[in-house]
Amino acid sequence: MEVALGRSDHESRVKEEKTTESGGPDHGDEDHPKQEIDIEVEELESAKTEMGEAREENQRLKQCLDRVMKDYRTLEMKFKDVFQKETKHQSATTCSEPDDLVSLSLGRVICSNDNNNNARTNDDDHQKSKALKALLWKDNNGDDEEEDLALGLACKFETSKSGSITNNSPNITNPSPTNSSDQERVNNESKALKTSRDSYSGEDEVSQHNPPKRARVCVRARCDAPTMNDGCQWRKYGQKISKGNPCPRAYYRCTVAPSCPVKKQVQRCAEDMSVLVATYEGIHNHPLPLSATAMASTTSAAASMLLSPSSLSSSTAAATTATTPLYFSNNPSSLSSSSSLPSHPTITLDLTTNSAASRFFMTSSSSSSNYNPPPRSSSFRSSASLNFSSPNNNNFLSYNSNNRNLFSSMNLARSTTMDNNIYRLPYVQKNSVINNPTHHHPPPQPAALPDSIAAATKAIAADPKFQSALAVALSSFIGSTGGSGIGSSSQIYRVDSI
DNA sequence: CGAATTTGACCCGCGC
DNA sequence: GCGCGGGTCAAATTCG
Repeated sequence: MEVALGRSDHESRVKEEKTTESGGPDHGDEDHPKQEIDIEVEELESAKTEMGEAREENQRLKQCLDRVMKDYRTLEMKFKDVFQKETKHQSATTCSEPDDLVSLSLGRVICSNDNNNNARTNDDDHQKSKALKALLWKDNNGDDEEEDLALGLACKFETSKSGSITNNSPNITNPSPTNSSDQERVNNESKALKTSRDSYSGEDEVSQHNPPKRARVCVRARCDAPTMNDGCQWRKYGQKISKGNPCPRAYYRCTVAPSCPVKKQVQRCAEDMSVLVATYEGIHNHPLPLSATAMASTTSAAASMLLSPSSLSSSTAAATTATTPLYFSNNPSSLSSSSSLPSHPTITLDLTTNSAASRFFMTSSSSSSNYNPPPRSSSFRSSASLNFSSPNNNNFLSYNSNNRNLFSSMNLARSTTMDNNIYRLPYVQKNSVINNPTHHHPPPQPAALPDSIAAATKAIAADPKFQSALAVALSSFIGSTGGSGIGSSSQIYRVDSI
């Protein structure tokens, strides 16, 4: 909206210029050199051209805005609809899930009625409303029985083709303008900067009910540079020597927008100085450069997921569909050293192993113990190599994978080993290629890979939503360095419409 | 000269 | 209540 208005202002300015310029020669200045008149005519022409371009752009922006508004309305209606359904089911069913059934879905929740029933616990209404909000991550084209592709892109303004606006700004996250928490947030906007920094507005509602929990995403990567370039702008605001690690921990704050609540901590691993551990906290409340969307997606998805208990507990649905090699750990020994604060649920993305699929670990509580990743499983597919220390020293991830392997790593990574407290999230392909909702037993080996890849190829060809999601995912990988980019988006882009 | 970084002081939560 | 440790602030310093 502002952009469009800005354009209008610009247009009127151009018009003013035009009138003054066209009036120039008419003032009867007969000594005016002919050349100057020619120059003015040229300027007039260029102004006209500029005005035309501005008009076109304005039109385009208006269309874009219309589309966004349309999507918003659709989502809003869907939200209400699902909320009503959910309320009905709540009163009608008393279904419980095992306490030890743990699963999660990055940026996605299945809204199948059956799944909702299965996922339902004794959550209170608040938790349910949060679960329903999580539904908004879904592609709005899907129906309730379907598993949908959801892009956990933070501030995904550039890629609206799928119609899924997943900007993490509070207005989008809490789509109902009549939401009471929104009102509260507006009332609280006059609070001190410190308050606004410490509690991201998008988390306000959550924090009111569950104050101490702030989601974190921990990225471990080999990196020679003092910090890893994730595409965002950061300002260092502190440095500390933390206990148990001789390397200082640096504290950064996102400076892309003045009120952005996102922070990151960067510290070298005590055991291996070549490993850099970056811990992200919060959700960006502003548009991001494309090169930053991958990491931002991680933090956003993690925050959405971890701050919403229902998106964990209710995700029996996710348990039957999760495709990302994602782990949940409640084993204290597997906690990241970076998750130093208690009550900081943390997802750890381990990118330190070359030629291995990205590994994800999630911790629900924390202590000061050192990071201790689960045992390496030789059954991880070696499909994508993600390495922060690129040979060109450009601080970007180098990404080595062809598409075929990328698909595999996104969807077909497998594991046969499991810790006592590491729960493998079953990855299940649509149409029941693989379906193993049991969490305490190793999932069966997936179908023969060539078949799976063929199925993936078919699905990609058939599903435009998937194509657009994949396009964004790939561009995030590739980033702005022309071939090297940030490679952490595989946990966000969900490929399970296959 | 303004912006970014450094660094010591301070605050706060937690465990004993 | 006290000490410890993590996190943040803000004045001083450095950098571009």
